Amino acid sequence: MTVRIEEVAERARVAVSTVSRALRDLPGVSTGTRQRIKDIAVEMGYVASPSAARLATGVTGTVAVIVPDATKWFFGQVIAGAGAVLRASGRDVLLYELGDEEGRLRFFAEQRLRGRADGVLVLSLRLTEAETRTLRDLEIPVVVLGRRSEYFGSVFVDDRAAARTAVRHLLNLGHRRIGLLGINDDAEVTTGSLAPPSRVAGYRQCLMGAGIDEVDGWQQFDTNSVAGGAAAMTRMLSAPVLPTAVFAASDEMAFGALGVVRAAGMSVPGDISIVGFDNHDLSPVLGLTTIDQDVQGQGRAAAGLLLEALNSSSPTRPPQTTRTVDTHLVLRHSTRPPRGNQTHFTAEPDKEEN
Amino acid sequence: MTVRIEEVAERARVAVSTVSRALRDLPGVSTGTRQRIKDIAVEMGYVASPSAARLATGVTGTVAVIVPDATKWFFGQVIAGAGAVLRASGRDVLLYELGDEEGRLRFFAEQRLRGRADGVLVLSLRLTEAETRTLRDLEIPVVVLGRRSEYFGSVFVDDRAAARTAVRHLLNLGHRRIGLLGINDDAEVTTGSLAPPSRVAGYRQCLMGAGIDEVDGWQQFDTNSVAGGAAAMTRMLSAPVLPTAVFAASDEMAFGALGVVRAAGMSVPGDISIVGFDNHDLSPVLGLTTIDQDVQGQGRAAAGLLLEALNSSSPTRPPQTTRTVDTHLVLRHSTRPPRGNQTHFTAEPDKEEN
DNA sequence: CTGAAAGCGCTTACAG
DNA sequence: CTGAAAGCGCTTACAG
Repeated sequence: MTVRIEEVAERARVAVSTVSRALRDLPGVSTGTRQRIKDIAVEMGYVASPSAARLATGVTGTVAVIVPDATKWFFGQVIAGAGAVLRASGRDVLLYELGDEEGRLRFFAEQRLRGRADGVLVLSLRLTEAETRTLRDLEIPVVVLGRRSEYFGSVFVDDRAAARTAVRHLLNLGHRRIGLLGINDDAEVTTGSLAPPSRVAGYRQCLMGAGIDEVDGWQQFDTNSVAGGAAAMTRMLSAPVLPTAVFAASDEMAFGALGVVRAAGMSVPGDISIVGFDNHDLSPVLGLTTIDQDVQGQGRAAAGLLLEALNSSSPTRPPQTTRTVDTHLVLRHSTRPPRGNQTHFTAEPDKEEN
Repeated sequence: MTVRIEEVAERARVAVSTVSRALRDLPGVSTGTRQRIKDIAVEMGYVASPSAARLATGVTGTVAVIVPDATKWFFGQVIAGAGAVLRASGRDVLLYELGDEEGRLRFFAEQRLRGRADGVLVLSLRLTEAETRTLRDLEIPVVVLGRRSEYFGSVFVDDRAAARTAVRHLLNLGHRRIGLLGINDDAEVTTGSLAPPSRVAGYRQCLMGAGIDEVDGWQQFDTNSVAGGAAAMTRMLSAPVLPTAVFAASDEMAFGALGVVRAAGMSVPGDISIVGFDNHDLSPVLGLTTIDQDVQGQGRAAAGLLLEALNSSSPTRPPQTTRTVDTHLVLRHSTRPPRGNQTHFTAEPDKEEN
């Protein structure tokens, strides 16, 4: 069996309370005794029982990370970013992958977090009223990533502004027929992934600002995935008139769109320009022009916010702080002025060609 | 504060032991009493304290998953696959991301797992002697994914046979000048990612079987990443004679190679055929011919093995079972017979063209 | 600086 | 079927 604090105490000829204090570097132990106890502890291979310590103190040293689906690039990045910060603080991370709608319901119904974590990081979930209440009732700090929250701390990106930047880039290249590959809320709400309607709003706002009317067939929505992007782009290709450029609400959708356009015998950016959103690891390989949104940085920021709340003396009221992460356009080779239109160019129009 | 079992007992006018038994569906409680207690418990919102239960029983209901880096596609898949199975069994998953070499050392040094998990899943780590001992000393079931283990349960793929399949595909197309993009062990040992030398062995074995001599510049090793694949391919492109086909030990390396070949003005598969290994989510988009190795399935299998050990009555001796997952070649558009060589073809040589 | 003892909230023999 | 009590292994006032 494993060695208990009592055995260490016996061997060191002190009380267990002294061992406890010595090992945790609490004041009130003479330097000599402390060192002797430490030596004996490592010699005996003593490690305090987490369960017992938790029961006695009420703190778990654990942070729960709730994520819809660990296979998505976005969540992997966040988990890594947040995990690094959490680990550095000596905390454990408990990973809850919600999976499907049923898993999500069960998770919130059974109050799985109760007594298992000191804080919660919620990734890209659009929380229902009931879910929000469940989390609040935990009375531990909660930080939400991906959207502003009125109840919890939150870390997010200005999706609308970023989308405007992407679309304005297309406008500046001379495009007037610009399609949208949006994330389908209805489909995603099941897995709980957060669909940023703000990106759609940014797109619309930007077009409106340029005096361009929206065209129905040019706005296609689907799941946030390669397959979803491919499906949406396929539909768009059967519109009465084709757009000359497309803004995809995620890089994965953009990847799917790229594949479909090429499969249709057209070229990107020759026939259709595509700009994505994420700056996925593979975007450089595919030459995708996109919006970078430092996802790992978002994860780190969220974890930082949570640690602040955890370390602050305020017992249960977490500081509902908000933190914004910057975005920027990354130019690669999937965008170019539309055929026969160089209105906005004074120099070589084709310098972006690849 | 949160409600304790004692309060439920008072309210139900029974002893706490009865509440405990009733709520956990243990025998020895009359149906009426049990139901009454359950009703009262939900009404009061009672949830047993995990810390107290763990201390009393010694079981944590938690499985630790050790992973080098959560941002890698491979690990995301495994986490999801294993997580689904673990969750279905009602267990929590504690995620330990090792990060760099230092993190890895610290993790094993501080015995982080002691008392925190009932079982461990180790993903793609080449464990040192000392690490193996640390894990064994935990005296809980351990399952290793990615390589056969003599101490623990393990789930893996026949890398050598799979590599042979990939290379034979190239040979069958008529290629004789076949390069290798291998994973660099030295670089990866730091993050602990497992480099499968068996894939290299399969490549060599297959060439040898075909009576083809190895050419030095055609075997390039680098980190298992897009960047690594790009770097390795770049070096290969400066060999005295170019290969007509390349086997990449991972899809991510293949992606990097694809980018480099195209950036050099050559075409895939026109000038160089490429076959990868993984069947990454994005491989269909890039049209990469590759070896599928059902990574989620591997994760599920590993979790299954662990659960068997956890549920088996054998107290500490885990069944050191082994489970193999099948692989198969997935044909897409990155491979084709070499220019001017249709030796092995009787029908249309270019049917694979895209 | 050090120790004895209560307490954290469960579970599990043991009696009845 | 039900209850009283010991025990899980720590931490933390409280005395000294």
